Amino acid sequence: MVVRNKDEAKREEIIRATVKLVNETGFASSSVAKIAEEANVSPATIYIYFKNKEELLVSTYVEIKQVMGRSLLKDFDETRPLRDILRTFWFNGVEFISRNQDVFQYSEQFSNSPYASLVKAEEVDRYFEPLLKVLNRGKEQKIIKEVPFEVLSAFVFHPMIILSKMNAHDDFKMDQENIDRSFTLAWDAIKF
Amino acid sequence: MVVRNKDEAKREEIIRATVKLVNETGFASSSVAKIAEEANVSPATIYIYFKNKEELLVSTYVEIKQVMGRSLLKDFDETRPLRDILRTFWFNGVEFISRNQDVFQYSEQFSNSPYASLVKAEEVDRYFEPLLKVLNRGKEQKIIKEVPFEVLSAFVFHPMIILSKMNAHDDFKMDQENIDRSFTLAWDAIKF
Amino acid sequence: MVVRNKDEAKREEIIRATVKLVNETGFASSSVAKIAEEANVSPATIYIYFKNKEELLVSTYVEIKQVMGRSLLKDFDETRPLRDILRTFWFNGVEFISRNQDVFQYSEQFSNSPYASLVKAEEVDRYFEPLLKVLNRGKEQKIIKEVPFEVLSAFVFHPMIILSKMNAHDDFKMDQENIDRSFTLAWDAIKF
Amino acid sequence: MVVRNKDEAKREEIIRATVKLVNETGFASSSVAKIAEEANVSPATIYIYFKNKEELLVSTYVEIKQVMGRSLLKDFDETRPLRDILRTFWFNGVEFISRNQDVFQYSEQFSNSPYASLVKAEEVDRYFEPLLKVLNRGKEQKIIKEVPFEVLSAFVFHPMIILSKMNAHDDFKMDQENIDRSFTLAWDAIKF
DNA sequence: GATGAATGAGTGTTCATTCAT
DNA sequence: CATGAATGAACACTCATTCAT
Repeated sequence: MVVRNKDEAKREEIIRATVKLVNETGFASSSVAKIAEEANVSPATIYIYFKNKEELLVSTYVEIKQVMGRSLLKDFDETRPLRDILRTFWFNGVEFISRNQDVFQYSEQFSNSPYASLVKAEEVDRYFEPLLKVLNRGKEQKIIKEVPFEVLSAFVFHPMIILSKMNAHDDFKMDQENIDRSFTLAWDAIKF
Repeated sequence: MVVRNKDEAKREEIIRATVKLVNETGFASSSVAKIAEEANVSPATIYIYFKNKEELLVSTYVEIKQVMGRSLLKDFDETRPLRDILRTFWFNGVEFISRNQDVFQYSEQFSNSPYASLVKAEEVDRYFEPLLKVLNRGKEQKIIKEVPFEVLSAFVFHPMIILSKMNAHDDFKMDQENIDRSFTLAWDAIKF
Repeated sequence: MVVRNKDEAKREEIIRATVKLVNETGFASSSVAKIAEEANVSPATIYIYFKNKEELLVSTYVEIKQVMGRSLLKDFDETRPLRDILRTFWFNGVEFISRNQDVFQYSEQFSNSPYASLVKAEEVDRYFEPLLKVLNRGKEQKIIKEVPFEVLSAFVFHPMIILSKMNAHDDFKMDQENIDRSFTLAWDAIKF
Repeated sequence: MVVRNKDEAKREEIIRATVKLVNETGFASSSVAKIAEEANVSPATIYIYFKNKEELLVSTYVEIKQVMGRSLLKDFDETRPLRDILRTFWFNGVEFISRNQDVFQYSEQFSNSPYASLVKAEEVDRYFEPLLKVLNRGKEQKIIKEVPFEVLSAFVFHPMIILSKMNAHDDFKMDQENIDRSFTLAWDAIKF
């Protein structure tokens, strides 16, 4: 195992503590002092790794999005049929969210908070660029409908996210069958 | 003895101030003192109309959802074809959100905050019950796919919401054409 | 039964509420609003009967001391032997305190608070004047020791009070035997 | 402000300020903010040294009782005659109270407040254990009356306290003669 | 690099009191 | 006479952040 240097380990520990605390007690009540305690460091130490609380929260969000991007594009293979690519993406998404509920919930809270405006959309979207490319190709090849990317995204990204969220909250069971069923709807929505 | 002691107008003013402040400066930084100032009352006055901050925020949310429910079901007519009913709903939604961005943004922030768990889902969902009924009828008549309500909702409610949100943030323009285009995707997703 | 006029009844109700609340929740947390609620009147009403909170608390104290004075001097008969007079007083005291713990506790809290200095000692002491007279006569007749009144009081009033207080707190059982025993000590202390 | 380690002196200063303020303006009006000002620290600093106001008040009380216990048992010598031991105790008590009126008044206010119930009796009583032992021996040796400890205490502790209190309030002068006289009454009360 | 003590400014909430009705 | 709405000031307490060590 690669031993990361001491500093990086501590930084990660602070981020882990941030996610845990926000996930458990919410955004508003996650003070720097409590995050520090959860991370077993002094509050002052946090200010060595992050300029201020805002930067801590933003960095945490960006790192989550990075990890999430990598996970959702696992097994990405642009040579396969578009439907298969999207289906893999859909399954990856459901799996990631159900396996990383804390991290995911943090990102949802964050992106609905005023902090969200501090992160430029591109900084986060670029992780999904490969997907964007194949979608565009699909449009050109008349495999999927000729509509703006945002519309496609509203039927391929967000329904998966909302269903996974329900799954995490036990409001709905995303078993194999329901994942498949729901992907069928997504594909029917966008296919030419 | 019909003397209205407490002033309904003042209560509404406090709620208006709450929405405005949350909309402008975010959830976390909307303190009771600031809300009071925006509403031109003393902080103590707020506690005459609401037991505590939590109740203020929850009441505000519930009232918004009420209004929203009424607006989205405007011109609801269960005798019309299902596609028309849903299309009207889709247009109503986009219009409501673009006309009531502040109120809508409040509800989004609220439902992603830990306060959300204080509101029972049914208390909010019941405003949409008529829609639920026609969806069930559509399933029985094989007009739309036989999938759980949650899945339908993920393709009929949420894409509209997310697209309207983008519209509100000027990330995407929901003009007449795009509303129509996107509804087509929604209908293609769920139709049998 | 004599019907007191409405006003006086309300005044008594406010005082009753004050005693109850202070007895149950302490001095500091007994706000005017809570007293008003307990008395089933509006906070504003209290200010009709009492100039301010201070006057309410002081009046309550003085009235308690009045009642207490009357109770402790019940069956007072200056023609009986001094020892019998004091013994009756002692028994009356124990009985009053055990029967009126709330009222008594109020008076103890009050007299150890800074409010106490608002009540002139004489205003309270005068209820015990008959006792003072017989004590003085006892000194002249060489039945009890020739020491200042305050010293006598420290051995005849206060031990009874402190033992009754322990009784009320269940720290000590003031049964018939212990009342008698302890009075014997008091008498031995002061007798010539 | 150059000392950075947790400062015992600062803790003591906060306690001193607490006693002074309570002594001067009473229990109820001694807010954390005022105590902080008197101690020349920020209100927030108090919460570094004490978990909350309650703990500050209780700690202050317990420390006072410690000091008081030590002072009252000064020159305690169990080999001397019981009467002498108690007489020394009596004199020590009067002296301590007259020299430490502020501290003593604090303890009286505290023990008549609802905070009192937060301190277990034993935690405070144990400082007086040696005295308790010699009193028990006195009972066995038929030097003093065979009555419960509480009764003895009501005639040996409390009259001294009440007389000292009067002395502090200038209601009564506890000069050498009066101390001696009053002790005689105490001894007459308990002696066999 | 890491710390814990320190703090001014803020938090949500309650206070005693007033006043129009 | 009696009220409930209204409030500025205060409450206990926590905050994000700094700083000497």
